Amino acid sequence: MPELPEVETIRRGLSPLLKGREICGVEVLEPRLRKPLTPTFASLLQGRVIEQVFRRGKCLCLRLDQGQVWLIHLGMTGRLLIGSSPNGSPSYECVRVTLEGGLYLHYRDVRRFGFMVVGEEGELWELRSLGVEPLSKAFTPDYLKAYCSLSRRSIRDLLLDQRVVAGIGNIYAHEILFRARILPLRPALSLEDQEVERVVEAIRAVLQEAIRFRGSSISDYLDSWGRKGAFQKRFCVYGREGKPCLLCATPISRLRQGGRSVFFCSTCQV
DNA sequence: CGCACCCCCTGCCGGC
DNA sequence: TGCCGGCAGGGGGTGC
Repeated sequence: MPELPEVETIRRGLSPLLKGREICGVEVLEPRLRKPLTPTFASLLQGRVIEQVFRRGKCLCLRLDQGQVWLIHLGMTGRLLIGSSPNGSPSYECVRVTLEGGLYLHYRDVRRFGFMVVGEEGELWELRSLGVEPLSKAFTPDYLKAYCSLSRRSIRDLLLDQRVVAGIGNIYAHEILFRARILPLRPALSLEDQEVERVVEAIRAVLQEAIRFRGSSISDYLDSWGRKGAFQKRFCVYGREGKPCLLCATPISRLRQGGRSVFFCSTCQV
């Protein structure tokens, strides 16, 4: 579920609350996540102080004293909820963390596609394998052109590849390509320089706007206080099959590719 | 290398 | 009303 804007929204909410706080207790209620929690998981966090909350792609990262990072990936249905009482735990709770000052952090995940790992920042494969941050200066048209020029895959699949650009998922890939006026199934190789430049501009603009609207809530996503995002109200193509294009009124098309839906306007996107 | 397909897991929704 | 298939924002693996 959560893509970069949702994880960034969660990060911004949790950061002031978690920074400087000690982890007093960790209870594993359901270790069967996508990567099963190891028997030592709780002891690695116990007694640590959270020094910083940062994000890489869709990964939320808590930097701990003694140099390690607690990496949390929310998968499709993961939520990190803040509470002030050990009761009132959410359903499907997998991990409950007690923090200094009577604060609780609940990880709940219905489908259990999320995972958590603890390790040295420089050694975590989940971080090392990620491509550039799309909102950083390092993400330039030349960077994306280099990948496009040697890839026969569709531009949509390229944008979904976390090794190229970190943080884009199926919703934002579609909104980005609509803004850039490029058909999602165009081979990346076929994009002109000017089109790649439009894609880079659209990535920045769509992700920034989605962060401003606190992410997209379709069915599952909520922030750490249980609040919905609002960007779903601004979708131009995602989930809008048959509805009129907001620019030209052509019904939005939907195809399936590789088991996933592809949405686009056959008039506005070329 | 790219892709079609399968898996992980649960809930929900629409059709019959 | 009830069951069944399809579908869902995540990633990874296999075999062609």
